Amino acid sequence: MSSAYHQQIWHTVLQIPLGKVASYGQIADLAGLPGRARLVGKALTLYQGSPQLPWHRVLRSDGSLAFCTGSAQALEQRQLLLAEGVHFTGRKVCPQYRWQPDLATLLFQLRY
DNA sequence: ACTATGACTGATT
DNA sequence: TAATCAGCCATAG
Repeated sequence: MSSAYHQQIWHTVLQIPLGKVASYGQIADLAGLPGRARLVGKALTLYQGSPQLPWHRVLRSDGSLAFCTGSAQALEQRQLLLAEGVHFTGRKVCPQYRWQPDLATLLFQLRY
């Protein structure tokens, strides 16, 4: 297994509801790792290919995908999101689909 | 210990 | 809208 950081990130990404998206920085914050958005990307790289992890619901803070437009990864991510009903405006997802976690729910789900 | 490298961000220009 | 910059920090060599 990897470091505890990756476990935290994994767990947090799992909380993103279907049809919603979150940014790398947002995941980092919720995972208790403020300012470490890049670490989230790193963690997702390690777990890429894992069907249990909704990696496609994670994107940049401005709503754009982290991959080069036209790349296989970008196309796949876009397709997965469209399949969940997440719509795009150009290369960005519509802001209405951003995950806005309820604090109480989070505290309940993240308790140990 | 040092350098380079990211699936990043926010502010500035 | 787009480019630049400075922070960010775990990892790898």
